[in-house]
Amino acid sequence: MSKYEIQIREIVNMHGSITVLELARALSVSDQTIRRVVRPLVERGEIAKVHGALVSNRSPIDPPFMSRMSQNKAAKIAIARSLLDLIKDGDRIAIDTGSTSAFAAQALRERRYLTVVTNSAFVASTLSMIPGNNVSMAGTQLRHHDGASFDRSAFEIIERIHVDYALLSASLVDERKGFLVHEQCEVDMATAMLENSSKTIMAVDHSKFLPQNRKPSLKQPELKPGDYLLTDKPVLRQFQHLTSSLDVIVAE
Amino acid sequence: MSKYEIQIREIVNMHGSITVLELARALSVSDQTIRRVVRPLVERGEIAKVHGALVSNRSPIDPPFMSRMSQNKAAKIAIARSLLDLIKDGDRIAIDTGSTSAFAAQALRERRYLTVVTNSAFVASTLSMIPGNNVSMAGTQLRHHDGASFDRSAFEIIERIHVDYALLSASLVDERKGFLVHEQCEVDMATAMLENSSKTIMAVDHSKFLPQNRKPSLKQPELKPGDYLLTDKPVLRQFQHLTSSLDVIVAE
DNA sequence: ATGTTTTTGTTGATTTTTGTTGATTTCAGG
DNA sequence: CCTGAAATCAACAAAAATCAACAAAAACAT
Repeated sequence: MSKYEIQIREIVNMHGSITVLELARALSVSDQTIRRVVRPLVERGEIAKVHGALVSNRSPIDPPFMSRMSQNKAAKIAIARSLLDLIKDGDRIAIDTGSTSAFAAQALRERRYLTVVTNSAFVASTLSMIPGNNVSMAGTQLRHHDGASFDRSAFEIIERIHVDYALLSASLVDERKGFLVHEQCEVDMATAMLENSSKTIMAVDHSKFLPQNRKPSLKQPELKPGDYLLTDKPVLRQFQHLTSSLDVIVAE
Repeated sequence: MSKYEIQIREIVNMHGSITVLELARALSVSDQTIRRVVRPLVERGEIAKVHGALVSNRSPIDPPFMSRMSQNKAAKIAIARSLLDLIKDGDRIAIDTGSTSAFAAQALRERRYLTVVTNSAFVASTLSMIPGNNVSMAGTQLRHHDGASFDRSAFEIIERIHVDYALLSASLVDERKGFLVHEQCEVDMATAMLENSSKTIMAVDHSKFLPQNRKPSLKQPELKPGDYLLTDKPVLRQFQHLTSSLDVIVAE
């Protein structure tokens, strides 16, 4: 078994079909290496191969949430790990939805005796298994695209539990408008979490500072002075006015 | 046991796959040290190693919390797969907690347009990612040992949603007393699910028919004639009186 | 403080994997 | 059926990863 195997399976399943050369470029290795690694995979029937391309033999279920999980994975993992410097055993924390929060939840499994409240079923499920944690799932009906809830009961529960930290995220950081997301319900949830926490941690990887094709337009609530910004590269000049009152933590 | 062990396991599982050198840099020790620490981990099967990288051995079909307690994995997977013969696209189903249900949820990712209601955060999270599904998480506060909820709101939600099937499980099948579990809240939940479903599916692998060291004592609600019993080996003579009115399905 | 044990880093030999080259095969279109 | 372009394969040299052994450093008990 080669070290590229997992990645190859992932990429092939995600694309449905991809040429050997594209795959080679994606992993920055030669096409010959791809062929070599792929041969046993094909023999075991884990992926199929035709002249010219590799094709996935799996039903195309790729949940969109999972594909977002694998974008900028390294950056998100770095951010998640440096969150551990902030959150200590016994802390109380509210966590929002999103792939960054999903990685954060994974990292927080190292902590014990956390009080967690979240509207993400994934986060709730991940952290509820840890002995000593006290996890509350806010909300009932789950959105299919990320397994999060934004119904009335979700807000009621968030507003009932006061925590030390609110871990929030954003889809895009705009030079002028600040932290943006796509949907109003996400803003509402972020506002509720922010208002019921002592400090807020905004976690955004560096790709959120770059222009995107699908532009969000709704503004996240204003952060308080002394709140944290957690990112993986130094904040560029043109964004610094957004972060001047914040405690900026750069994970490497 | 080395002091790096926990960190290494964490990092490897989080990345899925990582080179020895990257890991060495992350912990700022030499590559040789990593190799040394990793060797026993690999021997114990806690992580896997290939030339060039360490890879997490957690397969995606493994419900995460079952890493140690998933006995009879093969049987549970077989049961989960044969559940697919019963549950069709568009069906409505209530699912209880437990390792069998966790595997069932994994299998049900193949189905679309399911209406799911469950008190298990893991099941909810797994199935909510599938496009077209409508998943409701019943309950707020989650038990740490299995990420399930048994609070009042959990019952309210179960009782509000009527479904085609209730998927239940048990800890032990007793020759005289029938299907048993450890806790009253589990019985209550099973009762609520059973009462709000057209048919009930009781899923128990063959090990549940054998004597156990930690004996449960609480009786699951009576199944209705025509309900299903899903198991992985033919029901022995002495248990057949329990299943005479049921539709027994044996997965192989 | 001293000696012992354990852990860690370094070196060089050995093994495995990777990239390159050129020959061979497959595919699409006339 | 033939032909040219692209894809694949085989083999060898280069690069990277691994291993074993020893010395240095750290942790430990006395």
